[in-house]
Amino acid sequence: MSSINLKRLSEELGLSISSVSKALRDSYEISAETKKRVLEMAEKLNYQPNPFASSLRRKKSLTVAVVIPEIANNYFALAINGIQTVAQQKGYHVLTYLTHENAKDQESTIKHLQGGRVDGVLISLCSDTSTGSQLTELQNAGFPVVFFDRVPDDPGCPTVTTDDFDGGFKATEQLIKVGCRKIAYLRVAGYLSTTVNRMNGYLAALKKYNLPQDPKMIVECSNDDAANQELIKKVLKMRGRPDAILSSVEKLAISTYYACNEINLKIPKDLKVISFSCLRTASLLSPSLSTITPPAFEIGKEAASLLFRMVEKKVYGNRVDKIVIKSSLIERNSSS
Amino acid sequence: MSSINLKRLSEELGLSISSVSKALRDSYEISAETKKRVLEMAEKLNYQPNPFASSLRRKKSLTVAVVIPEIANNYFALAINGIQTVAQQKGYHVLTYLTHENAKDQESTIKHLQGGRVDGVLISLCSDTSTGSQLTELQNAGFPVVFFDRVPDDPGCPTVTTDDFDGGFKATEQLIKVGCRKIAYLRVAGYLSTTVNRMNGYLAALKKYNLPQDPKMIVECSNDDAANQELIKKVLKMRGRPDAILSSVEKLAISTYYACNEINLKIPKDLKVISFSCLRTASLLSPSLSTITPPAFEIGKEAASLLFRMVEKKVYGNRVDKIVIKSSLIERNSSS
DNA sequence: GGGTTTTACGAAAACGTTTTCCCTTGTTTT
DNA sequence: AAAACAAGGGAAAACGTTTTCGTAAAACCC
Repeated sequence: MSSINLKRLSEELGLSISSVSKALRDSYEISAETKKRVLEMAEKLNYQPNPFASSLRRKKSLTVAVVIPEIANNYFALAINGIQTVAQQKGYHVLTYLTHENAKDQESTIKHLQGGRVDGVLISLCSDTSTGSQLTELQNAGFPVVFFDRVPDDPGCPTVTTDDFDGGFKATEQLIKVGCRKIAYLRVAGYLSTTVNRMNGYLAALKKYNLPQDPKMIVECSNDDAANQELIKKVLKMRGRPDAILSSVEKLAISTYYACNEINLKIPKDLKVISFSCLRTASLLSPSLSTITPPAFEIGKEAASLLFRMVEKKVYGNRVDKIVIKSSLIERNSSS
Repeated sequence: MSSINLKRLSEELGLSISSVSKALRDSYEISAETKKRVLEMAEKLNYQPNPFASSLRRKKSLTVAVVIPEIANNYFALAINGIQTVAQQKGYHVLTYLTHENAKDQESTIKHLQGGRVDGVLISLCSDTSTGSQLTELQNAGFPVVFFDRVPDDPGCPTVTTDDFDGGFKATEQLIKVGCRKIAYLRVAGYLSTTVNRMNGYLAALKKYNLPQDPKMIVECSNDDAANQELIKKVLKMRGRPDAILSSVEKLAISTYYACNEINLKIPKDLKVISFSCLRTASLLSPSLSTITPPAFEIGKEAASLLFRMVEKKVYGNRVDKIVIKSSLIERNSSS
C-alpha cells in the first residue's frame, strides 16, 4: 500500500534508483555517508520494499509453506509453533495450508506451490495419501522439501520424526507389565507412517511377551469422531473384549474416554489406556491419561532448521537427513 | 522452480506472450479455439504462473496475514481453522505471524506488512499492546484490517468478537445461584478487550446481586504459567479465600486445577470454577469443567469473510462492521 | 462496394526491484 | 606527467506478468 518506492526515494535524495537500492542492501559500492543519508530518508518516509518486485528479480521468496492435515490438533499446533519460531527468527514468512486429510487438497496445494511462491515446503502427509508422486516431482526439481511426523517410506526424503516404533513398543510393554493380556490398538485408516510404525512396535511387544496377535484387536478408525466412538464402544462390548487400549492418536483416546463413559466401563479398573498425545491437560483428565508424548515443538523446530539448511544450500551433495527425536512415555492413572 | 513461463509457452504455441496471457485469463479477445489450444499446452507443460510477477503487475497478492499472540491455544487454533477454510475456498493464501504476546514483535510484523505483501490483515492483539497506532496507520492508508477476539476500543475498527460482557455476567450469575458469595476473577495483565469486558460482566453481576466488589478478588495473572499457579495458590490460601473462580482464559483455569491439586482443595466442593475455554476435553476433566465457550471456528470464518468483503470492496463507504457471535455457557461439574 | 464494425491477435509499456556494466572523478604509481 | 587504479555512482536490462493500445482481416450495413 505504501506507495513510496525506490523511485520516490531516489528523487527525494537526488540519487539514482540503483544507488539507493545498493545503499539499502549495504553494497560496498556506496560510501558510508551516502548509506547513512539513504537509511535515514527511508526511515523517515517509512519505505517498505515491494516484496514481489524483489522476489521476482532475485528468485527468492523468503517464504516457506507448511502443509498439514489439520491445525486444531495439539500436535500440529505445537509443531507450527516450533516452525514459526525458527522461521520468524530467520526472517522468513510462513504460508499455511490445510489438507483436511484429503489427498485431492494436498495435491492441488502442492501443484500451486510449484509456481515458485515459496523457497521450501514442510509437509506432514494426509491419511489418504496414495503415492508421493507430486512430491517427488517437486524434489526432483531440486525443490527443498522436508517431511515431518507423517512421512513417506522413500529413503530419499529428508524427514523429522519421533521414535514411533519404540513408543508403541514401550507403551505396550508397560500395559503388559501391569497385567493386560488383550491389548487393542486403535489405528487410523489409510497408510500413515506414524500409525503403522507405532503398530509395529505394538506387535513386536506382543511377540516378545508371547501374547497372541488377534486381528480383532487392531481397530481401524476413521476421521469421524462419532463413528469412531461407536466403533470403540462395539469393540469394548464384544466377547473377549480388550482389557487395554493403545491409541495411536490423541483424538481416539478421547473417543475412548467418551465411549467408556457411555457404557459405564471404568478406567483403569476395567480398561487401561495409553495414548500418543500432546494433550496439555492429560494429567487433569478423569482419570489422568498415560501418554507417549512426541516433542512436537522440537520436531517443528528441527524440521524448519533442516529446511532452511537445504534452502540456503548448507546441505551439500545428495545427503539426506533423517532426524529422529525421542518421545517420552508418561505413566499416569489410566494405565495403573 | 518450474522454469516454464509465458514466453516459453508462447513459443511452443506460435502465439504472442500477450495472447497466451489473455487466453489463460479467459479474455474475450481470444477465440474459443485458441483458448483451448493454450489451456491444453499449459496443462501439458505443467505451466504455473509466477505469483510474484502477477502480484507485482496487478497489485494484488491474493494473500492475507493472520497475526495472533500464539497458536498452541485451542481458541486460536480453531479460529485459524475457520480463517483458512474461508481463505482456501476463495483461493487466497494465508500468512501466519505469532507475536508471542509481545508488542515489539507485533509492531515489527505490522510494519513489514505495509510493503504490500498481503491484501488484508486479520489480527488479534497481544496483551501488552499499548496503542493501536501502527494499525490505525494501516487503516488510514485504506488497508483492510479486521480485528477479532482481542480488539481495540476504537469504534472505527471492524471487529468480530463474542459477547464477552454477557458471558462474564451469566457465568457469575450462575456461580451466585449455586451459592457462591466470594467469587474471584482471574484476569490477564495488560489491556485486553476480552478480559476487560468479561470482567465488566462479572462486576455487573455482583452489583445486581448486591455482592461486594473486593479488589483482592480480582487477580491479575501473567504469561508465566508457573507464576500464575503460585499466585492462584496464594489467593486460595488467604483469609477469606474465594469460594469460586471465574477464569477469563483457559490456561488460568488449568493453572487453577493444578493449584487446587497441590493444596488439596476439592472442586467443586471447596471451590467452584467456570472458565472461558474452547477445551475439547472440558467434559473429561476431573471434575468436568464448566465453560463459556466462544465459537472460535465461526469467529474465524466471520472475520475472514468480512475481510474478504473489504478486500474485494464489497463494503462501501465508511461502513464499519462490528460482528458479535454469542458464546455458550455449558454447566458441568466444576460449578455445581 | 465503400465505409463501418467486429474479431482476433501482437507490440510494448508498466509494475518495483536487483544487478551488470559503464562512466566520471580523484588518487596513486612509475 | 602519463598511466593505472580505485571509489562512488548512474543507465539500463532483466525478472514474468498484465494491460493498453494498435491493427490487419473478416464481417456487416445500406
